[in-house]
Amino acid sequence: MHTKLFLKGRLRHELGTQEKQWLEDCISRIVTIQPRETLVRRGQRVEYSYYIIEGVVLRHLDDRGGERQLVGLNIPGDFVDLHGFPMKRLDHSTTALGDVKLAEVPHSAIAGLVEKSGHLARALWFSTLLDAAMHREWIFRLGRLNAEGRIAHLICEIIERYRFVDLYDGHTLPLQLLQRDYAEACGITSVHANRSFRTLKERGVLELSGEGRIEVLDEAELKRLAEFRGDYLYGDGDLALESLEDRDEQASR
Amino acid sequence: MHTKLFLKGRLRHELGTQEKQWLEDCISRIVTIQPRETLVRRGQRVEYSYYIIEGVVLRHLDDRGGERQLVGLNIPGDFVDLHGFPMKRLDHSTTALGDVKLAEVPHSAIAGLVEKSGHLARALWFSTLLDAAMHREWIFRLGRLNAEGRIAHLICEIIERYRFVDLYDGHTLPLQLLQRDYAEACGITSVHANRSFRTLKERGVLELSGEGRIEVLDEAELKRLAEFRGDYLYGDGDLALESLEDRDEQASR
DNA sequence: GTGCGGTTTTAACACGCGTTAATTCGAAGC
DNA sequence: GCTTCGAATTAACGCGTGTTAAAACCGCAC
Repeated sequence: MHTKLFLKGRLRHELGTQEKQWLEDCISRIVTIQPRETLVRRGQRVEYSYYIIEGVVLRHLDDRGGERQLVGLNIPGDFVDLHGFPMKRLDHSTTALGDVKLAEVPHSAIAGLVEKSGHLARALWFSTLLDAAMHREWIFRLGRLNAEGRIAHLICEIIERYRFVDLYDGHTLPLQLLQRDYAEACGITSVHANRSFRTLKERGVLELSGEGRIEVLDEAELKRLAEFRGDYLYGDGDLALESLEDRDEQASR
Repeated sequence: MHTKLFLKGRLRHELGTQEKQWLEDCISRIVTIQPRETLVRRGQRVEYSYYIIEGVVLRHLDDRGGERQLVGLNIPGDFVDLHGFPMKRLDHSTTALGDVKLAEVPHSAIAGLVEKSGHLARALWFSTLLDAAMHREWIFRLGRLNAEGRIAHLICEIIERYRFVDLYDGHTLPLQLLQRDYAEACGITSVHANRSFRTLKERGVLELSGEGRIEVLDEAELKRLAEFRGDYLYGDGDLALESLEDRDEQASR
Protein backbone atom coordinates (compact mmCIF):
# COMPACT_ATOMS: atom_id res chain seq x y z
CA MET A 1 0.00 0.00 0.00
CA HIS A 2 1.83 3.08 -1.26
CA THR A 3 -0.46 5.68 0.29
CA LYS A 4 -0.48 4.30 3.79
CA LEU A 5 1.12 7.44 5.23
CA PHE A 6 -1.41 9.88 3.76
CA LEU A 7 -2.72 12.17 6.54
CA LYS A 8 -1.26 9.82 9.11
CA GLY A 9 -1.46 11.34 12.56
CA ARG A 10 -3.69 14.20 11.50
CA LEU A 11 -6.62 15.31 13.58
CA ARG A 12 -9.83 13.55 12.63
CA HIS A 13 -8.76 13.06 9.04
CA GLU A 14 -7.25 9.60 8.83
CA LEU A 15 -8.86 7.58 6.11
CA GLY A 16 -10.88 4.40 6.39
CA THR A 17 -9.77 1.16 4.76
CA GLN A 18 -12.18 1.52 1.89
CA GLU A 19 -11.14 5.12 1.24
CA LYS A 20 -7.46 4.20 1.30
CA GLN A 21 -8.12 1.54 -1.27
CA TRP A 22 -9.97 3.98 -3.53
CA LEU A 23 -7.07 6.40 -3.29
CA GLU A 24 -4.60 3.62 -3.97
CA ASP A 25 -6.59 2.60 -7.04
CA CYS A 26 -6.15 6.06 -8.51
CA ILE A 27 -2.41 5.65 -8.94
CA SER A 28 -1.57 5.48 -12.62
CA ARG A 29 2.12 4.70 -12.20
CA ILE A 30 5.14 4.93 -9.94
CA VAL A 31 7.70 7.55 -10.89
CA THR A 32 11.24 7.97 -9.64
CA ILE A 33 13.27 11.13 -10.02
CA GLN A 34 16.92 11.94 -9.46
CA PRO A 35 18.47 14.34 -6.93
CA ARG A 36 17.92 17.98 -7.93
CA GLU A 37 15.74 16.97 -10.85
CA THR A 38 12.74 19.22 -11.47
CA LEU A 39 9.31 17.65 -11.24
CA VAL A 40 7.14 20.56 -12.38
CA ARG A 41 8.03 24.09 -13.40
CA ARG A 42 6.17 27.28 -12.53
CA GLY A 43 3.49 28.14 -15.02
CA GLN A 44 3.11 24.61 -16.31
CA ARG A 45 -0.35 23.17 -16.81
CA VAL A 46 -0.79 19.96 -14.87
CA GLU A 47 -3.03 16.94 -15.31
CA TYR A 48 -1.49 14.79 -12.62
CA SER A 49 -0.65 15.21 -8.98
CA TYR A 50 2.17 13.42 -7.22
CA TYR A 51 2.16 11.73 -3.87
CA ILE A 52 5.49 11.07 -2.16
CA ILE A 53 6.22 7.45 -1.30
CA GLU A 54 9.88 8.03 -0.45
CA GLY A 55 12.13 11.07 -0.39
CA VAL A 56 11.76 14.81 -0.11
CA VAL A 57 10.61 17.39 -2.65
CA LEU A 58 11.44 21.10 -2.45
CA ARG A 59 8.96 23.74 -3.60
CA HIS A 60 10.37 27.09 -4.65
CA LEU A 61 9.94 30.40 -6.39
CA ASP A 62 12.80 32.03 -8.29
CA ASP A 63 13.62 35.72 -8.25
CA ARG A 64 14.74 37.80 -11.19
CA GLY A 65 18.38 36.90 -10.65
CA GLY A 66 17.59 33.19 -10.56
CA GLU A 67 18.00 32.89 -6.78
CA ARG A 68 15.56 30.45 -5.25
CA GLN A 69 13.23 30.97 -2.33
CA LEU A 70 11.90 27.76 -0.88
CA VAL A 71 8.20 28.09 -0.08
CA GLY A 72 7.66 24.59 1.22
CA LEU A 73 9.02 21.10 1.41
CA ASN A 74 7.20 17.79 1.20
CA ILE A 75 7.99 14.48 2.80
CA PRO A 76 6.63 10.94 2.50
CA GLY A 77 2.88 10.90 2.99
CA ASP A 78 2.41 14.35 1.40
CA PHE A 79 0.92 15.24 -1.90
CA VAL A 80 3.35 17.61 -3.60
CA ASP A 81 0.88 19.37 -5.83
CA LEU A 82 -2.64 18.25 -5.12
CA HIS A 83 -3.61 21.91 -5.39
CA GLY A 84 -2.95 21.47 -9.09
CA PHE A 85 -6.25 19.61 -9.23
CA PRO A 86 -8.46 22.67 -8.66
CA MET A 87 -5.85 25.17 -9.93
CA LYS A 88 -4.88 23.45 -13.19
CA ARG A 89 -1.44 24.97 -13.24
CA LEU A 90 1.36 25.54 -10.78
CA ASP A 91 2.59 28.92 -9.60
CA HIS A 92 5.88 27.52 -8.31
CA SER A 93 8.41 24.85 -9.19
CA THR A 94 9.16 21.56 -7.50
CA THR A 95 12.50 19.80 -7.32
CA ALA A 96 13.69 16.54 -5.80
CA LEU A 97 16.03 16.78 -2.84
CA GLY A 98 17.52 13.28 -3.06
CA ASP A 99 16.17 10.23 -4.82
CA VAL A 100 12.39 10.43 -4.77
CA LYS A 101 9.74 7.80 -5.42
CA LEU A 102 6.33 9.18 -6.35
CA ALA A 103 2.86 7.89 -7.04
CA GLU A 104 1.34 9.64 -10.05
CA VAL A 105 -2.38 10.32 -9.74
CA PRO A 106 -4.35 11.63 -12.75
CA HIS A 107 -6.71 14.50 -12.02
CA SER A 108 -9.44 12.62 -13.84
CA ALA A 109 -9.16 9.90 -11.21
CA ILE A 110 -9.29 12.44 -8.40
CA ALA A 111 -12.43 13.91 -9.92
CA GLY A 112 -14.01 10.47 -9.66
CA LEU A 113 -12.83 10.14 -6.10
CA VAL A 114 -14.35 13.36 -4.83
CA GLU A 115 -17.62 12.44 -6.48
CA LYS A 116 -17.64 9.03 -4.87
CA SER A 117 -16.92 10.13 -1.31
CA GLY A 118 -17.66 13.45 0.34
CA HIS A 119 -15.49 12.52 3.29
CA LEU A 120 -12.53 11.72 1.11
CA ALA A 121 -13.06 14.95 -0.80
CA ARG A 122 -12.98 16.81 2.49
CA ALA A 123 -9.78 15.01 3.48
CA LEU A 124 -8.07 15.92 0.20
CA TRP A 125 -9.16 19.52 0.60
CA PHE A 126 -7.86 19.48 4.16
CA SER A 127 -4.50 18.20 3.04
CA THR A 128 -4.05 21.11 0.63
CA LEU A 129 -4.95 23.49 3.45
CA LEU A 130 -2.26 22.01 5.64
CA ASP A 131 0.18 23.38 3.08
CA ALA A 132 -1.42 26.79 3.46
CA ALA A 133 -1.11 26.60 7.25
CA MET A 134 2.56 25.77 6.90
CA HIS A 135 3.03 28.63 4.46
CA ARG A 136 1.63 30.99 7.09
CA GLU A 137 4.13 29.78 9.62
CA TRP A 138 6.91 30.21 7.08
CA ILE A 139 5.82 33.82 6.70
CA PHE A 140 5.99 34.22 10.46
CA ARG A 141 9.42 32.61 10.49
CA LEU A 142 10.80 35.04 7.92
CA GLY A 143 9.06 38.10 9.28
CA ARG A 144 9.63 37.76 13.01
CA LEU A 145 12.68 35.60 13.70
CA ASN A 146 16.39 36.17 13.27
CA ALA A 147 18.57 33.81 11.27
CA GLU A 148 19.19 31.41 14.13
CA GLY A 149 15.50 31.29 15.05
CA ARG A 150 14.50 30.71 11.45
CA ILE A 151 16.72 27.68 11.09
CA ALA A 152 15.56 26.37 14.46
CA HIS A 153 11.94 26.86 13.43
CA LEU A 154 12.38 25.03 10.17
CA ILE A 155 14.04 22.11 11.92
CA CYS A 156 11.28 22.01 14.54
CA GLU A 157 8.66 21.79 11.82
CA ILE A 158 10.43 18.98 10.06
CA ILE A 159 10.88 17.06 13.31
CA GLU A 160 7.14 17.21 13.99
CA ARG A 161 6.20 16.23 10.48
CA TYR A 162 8.65 13.34 10.48
CA ARG A 163 7.10 12.20 13.75
CA PHE A 164 3.67 11.97 12.19
CA VAL A 165 4.94 9.49 9.66
CA ASP A 166 7.33 7.65 12.00
CA LEU A 167 10.52 8.82 10.32
CA TYR A 168 12.05 10.40 13.42
CA ASP A 169 13.65 8.31 16.12
CA GLY A 170 13.78 11.13 18.67
CA HIS A 171 17.39 11.92 18.04
CA THR A 172 18.72 11.74 14.49
CA LEU A 173 16.91 13.63 11.75
CA PRO A 174 17.74 12.18 8.34
CA LEU A 175 17.44 15.13 6.02
CA GLN A 176 19.79 15.81 3.15
CA LEU A 177 19.35 19.57 2.99
CA LEU A 178 22.51 21.48 2.15
CA GLN A 179 23.30 24.62 4.10
CA ARG A 180 22.44 26.42 0.90
CA ASP A 181 18.97 24.88 1.07
CA TYR A 182 18.48 26.06 4.63
CA ALA A 183 19.59 29.48 3.46
CA GLU A 184 17.11 29.44 0.58
CA ALA A 185 14.32 28.41 2.93
CA CYS A 186 15.18 31.02 5.55
CA GLY A 187 15.87 34.05 3.39
CA ILE A 188 19.52 34.31 4.37
CA THR A 189 22.84 33.62 2.65
CA SER A 190 24.56 30.29 2.99
CA VAL A 191 27.45 32.02 4.73
CA HIS A 192 25.11 33.28 7.39
CA ALA A 193 23.35 29.93 7.61
CA ASN A 194 26.72 28.47 8.44
CA ARG A 195 27.30 31.08 11.16
CA SER A 196 23.88 30.28 12.61
CA PHE A 197 24.55 26.55 12.64
CA ARG A 198 27.74 27.27 14.51
CA THR A 199 25.93 29.16 17.25
CA LEU A 200 23.30 26.41 17.42
CA LYS A 201 26.09 23.90 17.91
CA GLU A 202 27.74 26.12 20.51
CA ARG A 203 24.47 26.31 22.41
CA GLY A 204 24.47 22.52 22.43
CA VAL A 205 21.06 22.14 20.75
CA LEU A 206 22.21 20.17 17.72
CA GLU A 207 25.12 18.61 15.90
CA LEU A 208 25.63 18.12 12.19
CA SER A 209 26.83 14.67 11.34
CA GLY A 210 27.68 13.78 7.75
CA GLU A 211 25.25 12.86 4.99
CA GLY A 212 23.00 15.73 5.97
CA ARG A 213 21.93 14.14 9.21
CA ILE A 214 21.11 16.35 12.18
CA GLU A 215 21.58 15.16 15.74
CA VAL A 216 19.03 16.90 17.93
CA LEU A 217 20.53 17.33 21.40
CA ASP A 218 18.08 19.68 23.08
CA GLU A 219 14.69 19.81 21.41
CA ALA A 220 13.12 21.96 24.12
CA GLU A 221 15.72 24.67 23.66
CA LEU A 222 15.39 24.40 19.89
CA LYS A 223 11.67 25.04 20.20
CA ARG A 224 12.24 27.96 22.51
CA LEU A 225 14.67 29.61 20.11
CA ALA A 226 12.16 29.10 17.32
CA GLU A 227 9.15 30.29 19.35
CA PHE A 228 7.70 27.09 17.95
CA ARG A 229 4.07 26.12 18.51
CA GLY A 230 3.30 22.98 16.56
CA ASP A 231 -0.48 23.21 16.61
CA TYR A 232 -0.57 24.58 13.06
CA LEU A 233 0.30 21.10 11.85
CA TYR A 234 -3.08 19.87 13.07
CA GLY A 235 -1.73 16.71 14.62
CA ASP A 236 -3.75 14.11 16.41
CA GLY A 237 -2.23 14.72 19.79
CA ASP A 238 -3.06 18.36 19.51
CA LEU A 239 -5.57 18.50 22.26
CA ALA A 240 -3.35 21.29 23.51
CA LEU A 241 -5.66 23.30 21.33
CA GLU A 242 -8.54 22.92 23.67
CA SER A 243 -6.56 24.42 26.50
CA LEU A 244 -5.25 27.14 24.24
CA GLU A 245 -8.82 27.95 23.38
CA ASP A 246 -9.77 28.07 27.04
CA ARG A 247 -6.92 30.40 27.78
CA ASP A 248 -8.05 32.74 25.03
CA GLU A 249 -11.57 32.76 26.31
CA GLN A 250 -10.42 33.54 29.79
CA ALA A 251 -8.21 36.32 28.52
CA SER A 252 -11.07 37.93 26.68
CA ARG A 253 -13.37 37.96 29.68
CA MET B 1 -26.75 40.10 -4.11
CA HIS B 2 -24.06 40.17 -1.44
CA THR B 3 -21.77 37.58 -2.98
CA LYS B 4 -21.62 39.05 -6.46
CA LEU B 5 -17.87 39.66 -6.22
CA PHE B 6 -16.94 36.09 -5.26
CA LEU B 7 -14.17 34.82 -7.55
CA LYS B 8 -14.85 37.72 -9.90
CA GLY B 9 -12.20 37.92 -12.57
CA ARG B 10 -10.66 34.55 -11.74
CA LEU B 11 -9.60 32.14 -14.41
CA ARG B 12 -12.37 29.72 -15.37
CA HIS B 13 -13.94 29.86 -11.93
CA GLU B 14 -16.68 32.44 -12.08
CA LEU B 15 -19.96 31.03 -10.86
CA GLY B 16 -23.18 30.54 -12.79
CA THR B 17 -26.38 32.33 -11.80
CA GLN B 18 -27.82 29.26 -10.13
CA GLU B 19 -24.65 28.64 -8.15
CA LYS B 20 -24.47 32.25 -7.03
CA GLN B 21 -28.01 31.98 -5.77
CA TRP B 22 -27.22 28.80 -3.83
CA LEU B 23 -24.25 30.49 -2.25
CA GLU B 24 -26.33 33.54 -1.44
CA ASP B 25 -28.95 31.34 0.20
CA CYS B 26 -26.37 30.00 2.61
CA ILE B 27 -25.92 33.34 4.33
CA SER B 28 -27.31 33.15 7.84
CA ARG B 29 -26.88 36.81 8.71
CA ILE B 30 -24.98 39.99 7.98
CA VAL B 31 -22.39 40.98 10.55
CA THR B 32 -20.61 44.29 10.95
CA ILE B 33 -17.45 44.76 12.95
CA GLN B 34 -15.57 47.83 14.11
CA PRO B 35 -12.06 48.97 13.17
CA ARG B 36 -9.40 46.81 14.82
CA GLU B 37 -12.01 44.48 16.25
CA THR B 38 -11.03 40.80 16.25
CA LEU B 39 -13.20 38.43 14.25
CA VAL B 40 -11.66 35.10 15.22
CA ARG B 41 -8.71 34.27 17.42
CA ARG B 42 -6.04 31.64 16.82
CA GLY B 43 -6.97 28.25 18.19
CA GLN B 44 -10.68 28.92 18.20
CA ARG B 45 -13.02 26.28 16.88
CA VAL B 46 -15.21 27.66 14.12
CA GLU B 47 -18.63 26.71 12.78
CA TYR B 48 -19.07 29.65 10.46
CA SER B 49 -17.06 31.21 7.70
CA TYR B 50 -17.20 34.87 6.77
CA TYR B 51 -17.38 36.43 3.35
CA ILE B 52 -16.43 40.09 2.97
CA ILE B 53 -19.09 42.36 1.53
CA GLU B 54 -17.29 45.59 2.37
CA GLY B 55 -14.01 46.44 4.05
CA VAL B 56 -10.70 44.74 4.67
CA VAL B 57 -9.72 42.05 7.17
CA LEU B 58 -6.16 41.41 8.34
CA ARG B 59 -4.92 37.92 9.10
CA HIS B 60 -2.01 37.59 11.49
CA LEU B 61 0.11 35.45 13.77
CA ASP B 62 1.54 36.83 17.00
CA ASP B 63 5.02 36.16 18.30
CA ARG B 64 5.99 35.54 21.90
CA GLY B 65 6.35 39.24 22.63
CA GLY B 66 2.91 39.98 21.20
CA GLU B 67 4.23 41.50 17.97
CA ARG B 68 2.06 40.72 14.99
CA GLN B 69 3.06 39.25 11.66
CA LEU B 70 0.45 39.69 8.97
CA VAL B 71 0.11 36.54 6.90
CA GLY B 72 -2.63 37.74 4.61
CA LEU B 73 -5.27 40.33 3.98
CA ASN B 74 -8.74 39.95 2.55
CA ILE B 75 -10.82 42.36 0.55
CA PRO B 76 -14.42 42.44 -0.70
CA GLY B 77 -15.24 39.27 -2.61
CA ASP B 78 -12.95 37.11 -0.46
CA PHE B 79 -13.85 34.53 2.10
CA VAL B 80 -11.79 35.29 5.21
CA ASP B 81 -11.75 31.83 6.68
CA LEU B 82 -13.37 29.36 4.36
CA HIS B 83 -10.50 27.04 5.24
CA GLY B 84 -12.19 26.77 8.63
CA PHE B 85 -14.72 24.52 6.92
CA PRO B 86 -12.38 21.56 6.41
CA MET B 87 -10.00 22.57 9.22
CA LYS B 88 -12.53 23.17 11.99
CA ARG B 89 -10.34 25.62 13.81
CA LEU B 90 -8.13 28.55 12.90
CA ASP B 91 -4.37 28.64 13.28
CA HIS B 92 -4.24 32.44 13.07
CA SER B 93 -6.27 35.46 14.10
CA THR B 94 -8.33 37.83 11.99
CA THR B 95 -8.95 41.51 12.68
CA ALA B 96 -10.92 44.22 10.91
CA LEU B 97 -8.92 47.00 9.29
CA GLY B 98 -11.70 49.60 9.11
CA ASP B 99 -15.45 49.09 9.29
CA VAL B 100 -16.23 45.70 7.82
CA LYS B 101 -19.48 44.19 6.62
CA LEU B 102 -19.53 40.41 6.48
CA ALA B 103 -21.85 37.63 5.36
CA GLU B 104 -21.87 34.82 7.88
CA VAL B 105 -22.11 31.34 6.33
CA PRO B 106 -22.65 28.29 8.56
CA HIS B 107 -20.45 25.31 7.78
CA SER B 108 -23.52 23.11 7.78
CA ALA B 109 -24.83 25.12 4.84
CA ILE B 110 -21.49 24.82 3.03
CA ALA B 111 -21.63 21.07 3.53
CA GLY B 112 -24.98 21.06 1.74
CA LEU B 113 -23.55 23.21 -1.00
CA VAL B 114 -20.60 20.99 -1.84
CA GLU B 115 -22.90 17.98 -1.95
CA LYS B 116 -25.29 19.73 -4.29
CA SER B 117 -22.73 20.93 -6.82
CA GLY B 118 -19.37 19.46 -7.64
CA HIS B 119 -18.45 22.52 -9.66
CA LEU B 120 -19.25 24.85 -6.80
CA ALA B 121 -17.29 22.61 -4.44
CA ARG B 122 -14.33 22.89 -6.78
CA ALA B 123 -14.70 26.68 -6.87
CA LEU B 124 -14.74 26.92 -3.08
CA TRP B 125 -11.71 24.68 -2.87
CA PHE B 126 -10.00 26.82 -5.51
CA SER B 127 -10.69 29.98 -3.54
CA THR B 128 -8.95 28.59 -0.45
CA LEU B 129 -5.98 27.67 -2.63
CA LEU B 130 -5.73 31.22 -3.89
CA ASP B 131 -4.89 32.13 -0.31
CA ALA B 132 -2.14 29.52 -0.34
CA ALA B 133 -0.75 30.91 -3.60
CA MET B 134 -0.67 34.38 -2.07
CA HIS B 135 1.02 33.02 1.04
CA ARG B 136 3.76 31.62 -1.14
CA GLU B 137 4.34 34.97 -2.74
CA TRP B 138 4.46 36.57 0.71
CA ILE B 139 7.22 34.11 1.61
CA PHE B 140 9.08 35.15 -1.52
CA ARG B 141 8.57 38.80 -0.64
CA LEU B 142 10.06 38.38 2.83
CA GLY B 143 12.82 36.05 1.79
CA ARG B 144 14.14 37.71 -1.35
CA LEU B 145 13.29 41.43 -1.35
CA ASN B 146 14.60 44.36 0.63
CA ALA B 147 12.28 46.64 2.59
CA GLU B 148 11.44 48.89 -0.33
CA GLY B 149 10.76 45.94 -2.61
CA ARG B 150 8.57 44.28 -0.01
CA ILE B 151 6.32 47.29 0.34
CA ALA B 152 6.20 47.71 -3.42
CA HIS B 153 5.30 44.04 -3.82
CA LEU B 154 2.50 44.23 -1.28
CA ILE B 155 1.04 47.28 -2.98
CA CYS B 156 1.27 45.61 -6.38
CA GLU B 157 -0.66 42.63 -5.09
CA ILE B 158 -3.38 44.79 -3.62
CA ILE B 159 -3.68 46.81 -6.82
CA GLU B 160 -4.23 43.64 -8.84
CA ARG B 161 -6.73 42.23 -6.42
CA TYR B 162 -8.66 45.48 -6.24
CA ARG B 163 -8.75 45.47 -10.03
CA PHE B 164 -10.46 42.09 -10.08
CA VAL B 165 -13.34 43.46 -8.04
CA ASP B 166 -13.41 46.92 -9.65
CA LEU B 167 -12.22 48.82 -6.61
CA TYR B 168 -9.21 50.43 -8.29
CA ASP B 169 -9.56 53.39 -10.61
CA GLY B 170 -6.05 53.13 -12.00
CA HIS B 171 -4.64 55.83 -9.82
CA THR B 172 -5.87 56.09 -6.24
CA LEU B 173 -5.74 53.01 -4.03
CA PRO B 174 -8.16 53.36 -1.10
CA LEU B 175 -6.54 51.33 1.62
CA GLN B 176 -6.47 52.34 5.24
CA LEU B 177 -3.33 50.48 6.25
CA LEU B 178 -1.16 52.30 8.75
CA GLN B 179 2.58 52.32 8.21
CA ARG B 180 2.68 50.01 11.19
CA ASP B 181 0.50 47.58 9.24
CA TYR B 182 2.82 47.69 6.25
CA ALA B 183 5.66 47.03 8.66
CA GLU B 184 3.85 44.06 10.20
CA ALA B 185 3.15 42.65 6.75
CA CYS B 186 6.70 43.14 5.51
CA GLY B 187 8.69 41.98 8.52
CA ILE B 188 10.26 45.39 9.15
CA THR B 189 9.84 48.09 11.78
CA SER B 190 7.46 50.98 11.25
CA VAL B 191 10.43 53.36 11.35
CA HIS B 192 11.98 51.55 8.44
CA ALA B 193 8.66 51.32 6.63
CA ASN B 194 8.58 55.09 6.83
CA ARG B 195 12.09 55.33 5.39
CA SER B 196 11.08 53.03 2.56
CA PHE B 197 7.98 55.05 1.75
CA ARG B 198 10.17 58.12 1.57
CA THR B 199 12.44 56.56 -1.02
CA LEU B 200 9.41 55.33 -2.97
CA LYS B 201 8.11 58.89 -2.99
CA GLU B 202 11.53 60.22 -4.02
CA ARG B 203 11.57 57.78 -6.91
CA GLY B 204 8.23 59.20 -7.98
CA VAL B 205 6.38 55.90 -7.96
CA LEU B 206 3.74 56.83 -5.38
CA GLU B 207 2.39 59.50 -3.06
CA LEU B 208 0.64 59.11 0.24
CA SER B 209 -2.44 61.25 0.53
CA GLY B 210 -4.39 61.34 3.75
CA GLU B 211 -6.93 58.79 4.97
CA GLY B 212 -4.58 55.98 4.02
CA ARG B 213 -4.98 56.55 0.31
CA ILE B 214 -2.09 55.79 -2.01
CA GLU B 215 -1.62 57.64 -5.28
CA VAL B 216 0.10 55.33 -7.72
CA LEU B 217 2.23 57.44 -10.05
CA ASP B 218 4.33 54.84 -11.84
CA GLU B 219 2.93 51.36 -11.67
CA ALA B 220 5.47 49.90 -14.07
CA GLU B 221 8.36 51.04 -11.89
CA LEU B 222 6.54 49.80 -8.79
CA LYS B 223 6.28 46.35 -10.35
CA ARG B 224 9.91 46.40 -11.36
CA LEU B 225 11.05 47.24 -7.85
CA ALA B 226 8.85 44.45 -6.52
CA GLU B 227 9.92 41.90 -9.15
CA PHE B 228 6.17 41.45 -9.37
CA ARG B 229 4.61 38.76 -11.54
CA GLY B 230 0.86 38.76 -11.01
CA ASP B 231 0.10 35.34 -12.48
CA TYR B 232 -0.11 33.76 -9.03
CA LEU B 233 -3.44 35.53 -8.59
CA TYR B 234 -4.91 33.34 -11.35
CA GLY B 235 -6.73 36.20 -13.02
CA ASP B 236 -8.85 35.89 -16.10
CA GLY B 237 -6.60 37.91 -18.32
CA ASP B 238 -3.68 35.75 -17.40
CA LEU B 239 -3.11 34.27 -20.77
CA ALA B 240 0.43 35.45 -20.17
CA LEU B 241 0.69 32.05 -18.59
CA GLU B 242 0.63 30.31 -21.89
CA SER B 243 3.62 32.23 -23.14
CA LEU B 244 5.40 31.74 -19.84
CA GLU B 245 4.88 28.05 -20.27
CA ASP B 246 6.22 28.15 -23.79
CA ARG B 247 9.28 29.98 -22.64
CA ASP B 248 9.94 27.33 -20.00
CA GLU B 249 9.59 24.58 -22.52
CA GLN B 250 11.98 26.26 -24.89
CA ALA B 251 14.47 26.81 -22.11
CA SER B 252 14.45 23.15 -21.19
CA ARG B 253 15.10 21.97 -24.69
C1' DG C 1 -9.68 77.88 20.96
C1' DT C 2 -6.73 73.99 24.13
C1' DG C 3 -5.32 69.50 25.24
C1' DC C 4 -4.76 64.80 24.13
C1' DG C 5 -3.55 60.39 21.83
C1' DG C 6 -2.06 58.15 18.02
C1' DT C 7 0.59 58.34 13.75
C1' DT C 8 4.26 60.01 10.98
C1' DT C 9 8.71 61.72 10.43
C1' DT C 10 13.52 62.38 11.44
C1' DA C 11 18.05 61.64 13.69
C1' DA C 12 21.88 59.06 15.92
C1' DC C 13 23.79 55.00 16.86
C1' DA C 14 24.32 49.88 17.07
C1' DC C 15 24.26 45.42 15.15
C1' DG C 16 22.78 41.56 12.22
C1' DC C 17 23.42 40.07 7.93
C1' DG C 18 25.29 40.45 3.07
C1' DT C 19 29.34 40.40 0.23
C1' DT C 20 33.57 38.81 -1.18
C1' DA C 21 37.15 35.92 -0.99
C1' DA C 22 40.30 32.65 0.75
C1' DT C 23 40.87 28.21 3.05
C1' DT C 24 39.63 23.64 4.48
C1' DC C 25 37.24 19.48 3.92
C1' DG C 26 35.38 15.39 1.75
C1' DA C 27 33.74 12.48 -1.78
C1' DA C 28 34.36 10.85 -6.54
C1' DG C 29 37.16 9.83 -10.30
C1' DC C 30 41.56 8.70 -12.42
C1' DG D 1 48.40 7.82 -4.56
C1' DC D 2 46.74 12.68 -6.89
C1' DT D 3 43.22 15.76 -8.90
C1' DT D 4 38.93 17.88 -9.06
C1' DC D 5 34.81 19.93 -7.66
C1' DG D 6 31.30 21.23 -4.67
C1' DA D 7 30.24 22.19 0.10
C1' DA D 8 31.51 23.88 4.56
C1' DT D 9 33.99 27.12 7.13
C1' DT D 10 36.12 31.35 8.40
C1' DA D 11 37.55 36.34 8.08
C1' DA D 12 37.17 41.31 6.85
C1' DC D 13 34.44 44.84 5.67
C1' DG D 14 30.21 47.45 4.49
C1' DC D 15 25.41 48.24 4.31
C1' DG D 16 20.55 47.67 5.52
C1' DT D 17 17.71 47.51 9.14
C1' DG D 18 16.69 47.73 14.24
C1' DT D 19 16.55 50.60 18.34
C1' DT D 20 15.63 54.53 20.84
C1' DA D 21 14.06 58.87 21.31
C1' DA D 22 12.39 63.27 20.16
C1' DA D 23 9.69 66.30 17.33
C1' DA D 24 6.05 67.32 14.14
C1' DC D 25 1.54 66.48 12.68
C1' DC D 26 -3.37 65.57 12.79
C1' DG D 27 -7.93 64.46 14.11
C1' DC D 28 -10.96 64.59 17.92
C1' DA D 29 -13.03 65.73 22.39
C1' DC D 30 -14.09 69.34 25.16
